Amino acid sequence: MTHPQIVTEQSPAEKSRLWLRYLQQQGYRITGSRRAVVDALAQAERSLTAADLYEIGRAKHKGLGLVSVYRTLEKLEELGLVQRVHGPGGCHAYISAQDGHNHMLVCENCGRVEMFEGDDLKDFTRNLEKQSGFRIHEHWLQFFGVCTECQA
Amino acid sequence: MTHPQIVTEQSPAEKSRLWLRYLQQQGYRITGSRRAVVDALAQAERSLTAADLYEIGRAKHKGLGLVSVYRTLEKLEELGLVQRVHGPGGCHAYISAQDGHNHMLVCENCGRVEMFEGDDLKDFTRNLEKQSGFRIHEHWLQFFGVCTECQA
DNA sequence: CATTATAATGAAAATGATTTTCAATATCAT
DNA sequence: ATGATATTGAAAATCATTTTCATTATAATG
Ligand SMILES: [Mn+2]
Ligand SMILES: [Mn+2]
Ligand SMILES: [Zn+2]
Ligand SMILES: [Zn+2]
Repeated sequence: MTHPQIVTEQSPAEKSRLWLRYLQQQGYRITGSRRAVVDALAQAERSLTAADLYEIGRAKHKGLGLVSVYRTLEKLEELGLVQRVHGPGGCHAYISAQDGHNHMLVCENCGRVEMFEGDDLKDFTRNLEKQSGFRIHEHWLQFFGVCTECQA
Repeated sequence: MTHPQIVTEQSPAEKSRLWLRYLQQQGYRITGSRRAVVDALAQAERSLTAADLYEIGRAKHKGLGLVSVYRTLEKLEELGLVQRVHGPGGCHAYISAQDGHNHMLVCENCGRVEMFEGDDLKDFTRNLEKQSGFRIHEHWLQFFGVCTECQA
């Protein structure tokens, strides 16, 4: 448990392209509204709410409706491309998901998110199962603090 | 990181009494509505939403209003007597809080919560701070699974 | 115990976020 | 280009939570 590894990202452009292709492969159509929401999420380094995305997306796609933001988020979440960020300050923001299991370090001030892995909770989980009788399926490990930019 | 310790609770009756006294000490009055909500929370071994508490509380205090449930939850949370339970299934349920820092093991099926401590994330946190540049204030470690009763 | 100041109450209205409905439009396979 | 239909945004509906407000209950005081 002493070796966190911060996960690095693809470029936003790459990410947008892959997501849109994936949406299409799943039988969804590529539209201006979806492109606007996908682009905003792919470029974001901080978590965004539906309202945030509405505002940002409107810059690219003039007529974007808030409804489409919700509908796009729903699909992206289903496909595992974005995930909700839960925290003491709220649970309604989304960020691009990583492949596989990993965890978040969240800035309490600006919402910036770093993903990391490298926790090693196998033994701890096994012991907790033994002590509690629970069958454990999943865990969350999250850290909250203030990012470098917000410290300045 | 291999020694979780499940935290044991006071009796529900004891808990109710202490909470009500504490409310009074803080200048709040003890009323039927508050007693109903406090009793329900103190007896619960699973997390409860405002709607749950409204239903349960109504059994004790016929005229209980949903508004008072919300108002009581607000105060209990302020005083650190209850805390919100966040999980993949939702973030609007409350459970009695423990003194000091600890973590939750949540049943995905019935909402039962066990508290534990004994994680040791000091080194991990320090390393994560070094790698990320964040100043870390807080962490969440939660496990989700199925409790013994729900396995049967 | 009776009086009293006021904290707390519940009903109803207001709010705010999300979802549903629906007629019009855009996408994409042909 | 055409046509089937998935997607759209506006408006309405829904749902949880909060606010308002006139009434009631609490607890301190005499
Ligand atoms: Mn992990
Ligand atoms: Mn801890
Ligand atoms: Zn920040
Ligand atoms: Zn259970």
